[in-house]
Amino acid sequence: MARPRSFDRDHVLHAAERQFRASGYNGTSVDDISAATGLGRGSLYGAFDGKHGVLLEAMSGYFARLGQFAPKALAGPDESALERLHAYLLRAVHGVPLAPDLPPVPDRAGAACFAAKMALEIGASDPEVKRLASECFSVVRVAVAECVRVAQRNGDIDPDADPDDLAYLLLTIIRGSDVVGAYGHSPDRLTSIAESAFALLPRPRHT
Amino acid sequence: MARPRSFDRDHVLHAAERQFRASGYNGTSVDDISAATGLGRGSLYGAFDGKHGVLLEAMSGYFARLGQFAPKALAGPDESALERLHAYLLRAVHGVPLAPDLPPVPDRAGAACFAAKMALEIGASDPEVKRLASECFSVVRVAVAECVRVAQRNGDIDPDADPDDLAYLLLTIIRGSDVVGAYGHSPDRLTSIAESAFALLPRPRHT
DNA sequence: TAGGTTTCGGACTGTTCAGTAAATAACCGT
DNA sequence: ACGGTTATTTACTGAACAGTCCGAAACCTA
Repeated sequence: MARPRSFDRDHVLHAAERQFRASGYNGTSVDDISAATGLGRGSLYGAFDGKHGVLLEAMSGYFARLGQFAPKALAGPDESALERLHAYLLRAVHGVPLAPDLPPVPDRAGAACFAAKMALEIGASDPEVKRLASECFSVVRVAVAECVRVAQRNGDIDPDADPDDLAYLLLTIIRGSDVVGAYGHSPDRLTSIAESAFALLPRPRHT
Repeated sequence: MARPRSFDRDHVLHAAERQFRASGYNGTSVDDISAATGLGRGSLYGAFDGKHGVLLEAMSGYFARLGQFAPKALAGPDESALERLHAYLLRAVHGVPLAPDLPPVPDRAGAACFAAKMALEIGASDPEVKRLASECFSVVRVAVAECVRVAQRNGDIDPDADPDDLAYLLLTIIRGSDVVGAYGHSPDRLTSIAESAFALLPRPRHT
């Protein structure tokens, strides 16, 4: 019996995410969000409880997307586990996939992990952001570790290697490529980094 | 024949760097800098041309420190090149050394690469910051690559490996540890990541 | 079509911001 | 000790900020 909202919640959150990515948290004003989303200030406060609420919900949405994408991309038959790891690594160093209904960002910097970027900027003083970022990292790390275990089971990775250690290392490389790749290095260089990392994975010693 | 300044320029820049690290660029006001450094607003504008000038000079100072430290830590006799690489990697994942005359930051997050942090926050819209960050990365990368070459010459690293590729990969790991390590992971985990990376370095195949 | 409910959008408020300007203080050569 | 020069401090300005509020509009049920 009441007026329904006239905007799509996810669409608004995606637009806000784009804005936060482009200008950082403290660098975007509520007016910027308003302009990017098309919503008035009142609507923003009513639906998301202000700037900080928009950020938290945008990050939650990002986490949800990541939690869907990473395990799916890494799951599959044992035989192709190593190949999936290879493909995931190559894709990840070139940036996280953004929301499908918005135009993709042109440069690598804009495709950096949203959670990492927000955590680095305000995580020190914002426990909720910090926690959300940790969860984003965990979901990737766990999925990678599981894929490593499968590859080990299939004899493609040295069974003596600790899959969790490897997953931490790979996650670190992926996050590092957000920083290194964003400023001054070409996509080819990122590909090269990913290939180097993949080539160094410990293979089983064929006796 | 004029009044000399009553503050130490480097000391002020270090204090400002600490503040920028803690709150980000857009998150620190000129009053924050003023409080952190003890200087009044007028002095800040007279000596550094305002907030942005303070940032640029602080980053330049950081770059200078890094440009001194990294090559020195990685230079030495051929026999111990691999060991130096090992030590540098272990140290780097635990954070960059801060200025010696200021108390060290307690947590890993505060010890993240200053250039990387600023570049991620405002580099997209600030070419000077972007360039300074690139230079910070380059100076480390070049020093690491040189050390890899020396280790290859000494027969400790596979001579077929591309030293520049390896240096890019190691730099990416170091930068990634700024992000991964800062939020939710223990120093032991960082050590473990560094050890894993070091263990995976391509050794010469002993025929 | 009328009433009740919720959303929408812009105007408004008090605060904080970066940057400026002017008055004051410190120094040094003479 | 004095005058010229520079550093320092403080008060000020206009703009931008986050957040609130209220009139108007849109919708559903009846």
